Amino acid sequence: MLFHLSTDSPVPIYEQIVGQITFAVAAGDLEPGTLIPSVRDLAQQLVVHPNTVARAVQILESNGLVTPRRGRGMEVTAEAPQRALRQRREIIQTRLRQAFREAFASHLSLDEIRQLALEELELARLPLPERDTTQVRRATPRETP
Amino acid sequence: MLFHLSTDSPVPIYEQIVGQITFAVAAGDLEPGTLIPSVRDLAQQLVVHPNTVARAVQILESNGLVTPRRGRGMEVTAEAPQRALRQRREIIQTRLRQAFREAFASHLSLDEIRQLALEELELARLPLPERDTTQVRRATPRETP
Amino acid sequence: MLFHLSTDSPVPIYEQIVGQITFAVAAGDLEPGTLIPSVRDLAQQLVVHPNTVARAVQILESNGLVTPRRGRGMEVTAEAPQRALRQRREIIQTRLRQAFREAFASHLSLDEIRQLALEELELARLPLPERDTTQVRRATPRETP
Amino acid sequence: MLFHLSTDSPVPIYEQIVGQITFAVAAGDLEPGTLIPSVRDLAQQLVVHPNTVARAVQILESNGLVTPRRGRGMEVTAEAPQRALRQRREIIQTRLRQAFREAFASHLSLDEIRQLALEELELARLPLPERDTTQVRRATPRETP
DNA sequence: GTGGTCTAGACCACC
DNA sequence: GTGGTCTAGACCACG
Repeated sequence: MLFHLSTDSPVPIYEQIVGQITFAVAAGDLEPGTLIPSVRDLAQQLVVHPNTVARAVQILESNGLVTPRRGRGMEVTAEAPQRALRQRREIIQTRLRQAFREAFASHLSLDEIRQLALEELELARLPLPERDTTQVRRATPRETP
Repeated sequence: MLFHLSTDSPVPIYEQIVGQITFAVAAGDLEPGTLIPSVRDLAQQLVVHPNTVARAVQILESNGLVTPRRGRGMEVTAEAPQRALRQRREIIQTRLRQAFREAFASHLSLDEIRQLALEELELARLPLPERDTTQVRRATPRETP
Repeated sequence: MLFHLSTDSPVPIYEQIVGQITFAVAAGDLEPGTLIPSVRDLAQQLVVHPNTVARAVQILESNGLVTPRRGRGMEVTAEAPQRALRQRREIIQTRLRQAFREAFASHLSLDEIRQLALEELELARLPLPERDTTQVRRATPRETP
Repeated sequence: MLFHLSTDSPVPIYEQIVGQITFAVAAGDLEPGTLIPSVRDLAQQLVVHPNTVARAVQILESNGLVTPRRGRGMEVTAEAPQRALRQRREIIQTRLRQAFREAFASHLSLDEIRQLALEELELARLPLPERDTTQVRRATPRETP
């Protein structure tokens, strides 16, 4: 499970953490019944304050993706995969919608926006820029890519 | 000059003002050599705080779209039209690229992302429809175990 | 002795253990002079951590329901039955009083609260039905403006 | 608008604040369109840290009771009264249900619990114990009780 | 002035 | 060890 945080992104760190874990659940990298890394561990590995991670974890709980197991940690719920898929889609839809709204606000035509989007889609696909990735302990073993 | 400002949009008001004026220049509605209204007048007309307008004008100046004329006000520069066209496009490209990067980070395939984008493009076209969205930080109800 | 422990109940496990044993004493299932199982045995039987059982036993001792007998274990005291009856009642009274205080703080009328209480009493009787509840800290979706 | 916090209650301060404001909206003391007190003001008046109040306000926002008005504060939404009524009811139901569940867990009979509840309801009604109330600025004037 | 984010560190309950 | 709450104070964006 790779976590990738960007400190100079407009989206706050705790939301990035929520997104990363939601995506990991949606992708099947975090299965129901497994424990997500502890707040303190994640904080150390992501080099952020534990409070920031705790905030993300609480949102995940209220999103129904994890549930507290007292004394053990936060466990991925049985309904998590299905919910994560829906939430992942909603997160992306929201981001795309905001971008398109801004495009329309600048009075670009529908065709121009569509063309721009398809161009950017190609560009965003290929070049993975330098990213500070952090390895995190996984529930089930898996080869590093 | 027509302005469409929304106080409850995620994009800040001063950015909306910058965008609207940039668009007007790009569309040829504001030609080089003309004076834009004074900060006070614009603020009164748009019913926003003068500070907000001042901030927008300052950004327009640093973008090279307007330049101060002593005693007369802010004048649209000669290079404004070409710059406005480029800037408008760049802003939108950046936004779209960020959204697509996040989509790829979620391990969706290129095809899925493209489909989502085209769907959202259609939806974003409609003027602020009432839609039931979920954001990252927003919670969904959960059953008691 | 039958135990009904729930790891995902809001009431902590050690309190559940205290409650169950207190009930058993109140009901006459555990008579004065009998020995309760050792911490190790109870922990094994209940599949909980020995520390948790130890904590429960310590509370039972401070409640005067059991007393240590050197080399034999914890013995149910002579006064246990009467105390258990009183304690059980007091605990419940306290909980109910707190809940009612909060209800009054919300400016509901006495009649409304009574009706709510009687409804909930019926519902609480059923064994953990699946209900769609909203808690204070839980969010409800909101439309985009 | 009277706020009443208890620092030695099992329910956390931020939840108490959420409850108090939700109740105020439900009771009509906070009408749609008015601004709730600012985070800093409320914190000062309740003698808690601004972060604690901010947490409560964010929950109120995600509950759809208030919405941010940039630069002005948090405004009570148009749908707030109806939502507050429902949420108030749910908060109280949750608390009562937990209390009753505990009563059943102690194997009291339905009749015994009902009788206990009705007794406690009477007791909780009358004696308002010493409470540290804090006056908070209101939107519309109102005589002190 | 407003709210939002983050770091820092303390203290607690539970297991 | 785990998560949860709270205080403290810094910094930022916005109006």
